Amino acid sequence: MHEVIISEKPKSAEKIAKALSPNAQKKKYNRKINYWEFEENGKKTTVLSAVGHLYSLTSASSRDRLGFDLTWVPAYEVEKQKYTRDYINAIKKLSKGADKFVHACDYDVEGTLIGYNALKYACGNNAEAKASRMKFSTLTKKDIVEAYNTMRDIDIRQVDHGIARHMLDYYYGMNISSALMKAVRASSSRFISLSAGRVQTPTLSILVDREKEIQSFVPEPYWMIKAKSDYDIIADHVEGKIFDEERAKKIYADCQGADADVTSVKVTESIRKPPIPFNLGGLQSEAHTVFGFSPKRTQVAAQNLYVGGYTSYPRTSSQKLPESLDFKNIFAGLAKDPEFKKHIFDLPAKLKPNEGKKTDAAHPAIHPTGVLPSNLSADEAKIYSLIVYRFISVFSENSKLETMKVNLKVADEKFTFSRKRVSYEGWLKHYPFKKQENDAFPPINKGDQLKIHKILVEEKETKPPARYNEASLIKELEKRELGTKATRADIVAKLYDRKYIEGKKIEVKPLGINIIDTLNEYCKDLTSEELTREFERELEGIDTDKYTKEQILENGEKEVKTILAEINQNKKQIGEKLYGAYQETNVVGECSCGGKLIKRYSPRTKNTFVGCSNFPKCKVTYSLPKGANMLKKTCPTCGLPMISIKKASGKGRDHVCLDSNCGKDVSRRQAPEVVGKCPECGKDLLKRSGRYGEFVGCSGFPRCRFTCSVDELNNLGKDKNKEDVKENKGVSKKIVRSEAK
DNA sequence: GCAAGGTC
Repeated sequence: MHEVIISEKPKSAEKIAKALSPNAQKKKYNRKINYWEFEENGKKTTVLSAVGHLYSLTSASSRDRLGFDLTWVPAYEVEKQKYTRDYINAIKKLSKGADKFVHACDYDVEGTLIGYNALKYACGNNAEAKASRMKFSTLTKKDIVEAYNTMRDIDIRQVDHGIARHMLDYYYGMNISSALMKAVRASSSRFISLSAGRVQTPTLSILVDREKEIQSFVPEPYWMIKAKSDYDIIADHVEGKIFDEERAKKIYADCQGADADVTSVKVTESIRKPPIPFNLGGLQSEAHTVFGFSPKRTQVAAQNLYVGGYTSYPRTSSQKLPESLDFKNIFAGLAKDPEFKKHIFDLPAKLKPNEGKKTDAAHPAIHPTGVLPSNLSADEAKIYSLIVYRFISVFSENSKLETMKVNLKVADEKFTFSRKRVSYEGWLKHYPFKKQENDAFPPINKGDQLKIHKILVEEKETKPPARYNEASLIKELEKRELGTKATRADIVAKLYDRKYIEGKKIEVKPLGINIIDTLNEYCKDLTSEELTREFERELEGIDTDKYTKEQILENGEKEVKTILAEINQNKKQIGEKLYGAYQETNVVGECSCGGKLIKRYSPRTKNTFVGCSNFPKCKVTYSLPKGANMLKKTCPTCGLPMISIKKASGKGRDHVCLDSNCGKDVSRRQAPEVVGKCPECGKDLLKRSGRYGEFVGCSGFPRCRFTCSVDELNNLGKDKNKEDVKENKGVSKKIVRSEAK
């Protein structure tokens, strides 16, 4: 008897095996892939694992221009990451000849499909039809054993739900993205990478809405009145923003020369509970605040820490730390580090974490394992310390904050100010990432008189709503239930990649606005959250037998085809607008011919350069050295935009004119001086002027890449010096390339 | 090349 259990990821395979038998042995397939095996009462059990989805959808035939005829293929055939190949091979090989199959992936829609596909395509022989299903909500021994003893059939409706979700996303995403790109090609015969999808498009739409709010915002002037006194006191007038200028003037005039009466002094103490444990969103948000990390960057570091065994599974939404984690043991491990020990020493005897509300069926909140890491990258080290100190502080005492609130009266006008200071550190002592309030409390009492040194009137303007940053956007997506905890960071990164958005404080670029405008016109559902909601409703209908998978897919295909037909009918217009917006995104300045200077990429030379929108009429081009950034300021000599480039010394950056010949005698540029013959190809050698000074290059460039310095010219042909010249080539080549245009 | 969803 041979039983094969398939889990969703390697870590769960280990937990399942260990829960089911104390004799479970860790083994390796092909020296790479871990699996577990044990034998009891003549039955051999092999616990294998997938690594998430092992199979991906792809369009069945390349002739099927529209992607509706989809099949499952091994993920490594269509995705960049290839590690799924080894896992598929391991499952294929090790499940051969098994009598019994157990589906032990996470009990949710995606998990059910992951296991189903692994059984169907890697195990074969209808394993998916014969398999039993374990149902557990945590990977504790108790849950696993119970799930194993009460196995059931695979719920085929759940499988269909998953398949339909994947297919609908493909129908809408792939086909509409492709239609947009085809529209650009039809109108401009250019290729630009465009995309739309059930999650990314509503996400972009949220940003566009905010962008439009900001752009249409009309600032309103208001005045703030403040009174300056001793002890660095700056008290605000109680009316706050004063929109009536006359009123502001009157207060100002009335307060002139008057002193302040202290009408009340109140000191209160408030309790600040410790922070709550991190789930993925919480960690991403804190790492953004503390280190300025993008959510994606945090996720990569957290994943590495998890794979290394130093912290727990990162893709969790839980803010809870169940007691079964054995806190004492974790702290004992952490205490081996002397820095951590100082903080652990101080913990209360009874360990009770302050928890948040959110839960997760499969995983607890992110926490250290107690295994101390070594050789962490800088990012990993930062994220690790964040996780450890947060973990410690979650168990610590409350901290206390004292607030002093003082009311003043200056010639019948009321002013107020407050000061805050931490009166008891508590958990703050263990969490170095939070700034502690430390204001000095001025020694004043009710009834005192304070000298007013000056009344300040500040004229200000109301501000538009704040821009999202990556962390606040991810929070918004969480709130609206768009995407999943595992994919949100990727979705946002994608919007940057497509050049729809830019900046840490996210600005939507013209291309992003145009994509949303276009989609609003042709498939409004895609830009709103409505599509996600509609999918949810329909797919849940599969679970309850209200709909079949086929009905839903037929419906989806019809809808997408209608949208595609409309886009196709208007593709010239759509393409023109999109391409126009795309170009606008890359406008860096104005050309002397009146055209626009546009940053472009040449696939032939693999260089980025700046060219004129009136090309081919205007042939002006400027090369951009590798790593150059366009700056907002313009050159004081010629008015072209300036760029920032690496200093010739390699350290720091220089700000220079886009035109490397700016301010120089340009005649030589038009007719370079012939200074000899190329020792490598025999063509003329030309004296050229580059960003770092004069040099000699071959007229056969780019086929011949010979270069040397002007000084080296005299030694050419003399064999003994040849090596010197060669050694310098690497350096000079770079310069030549930047001059190639 | 285009999605979104798992995961190392």
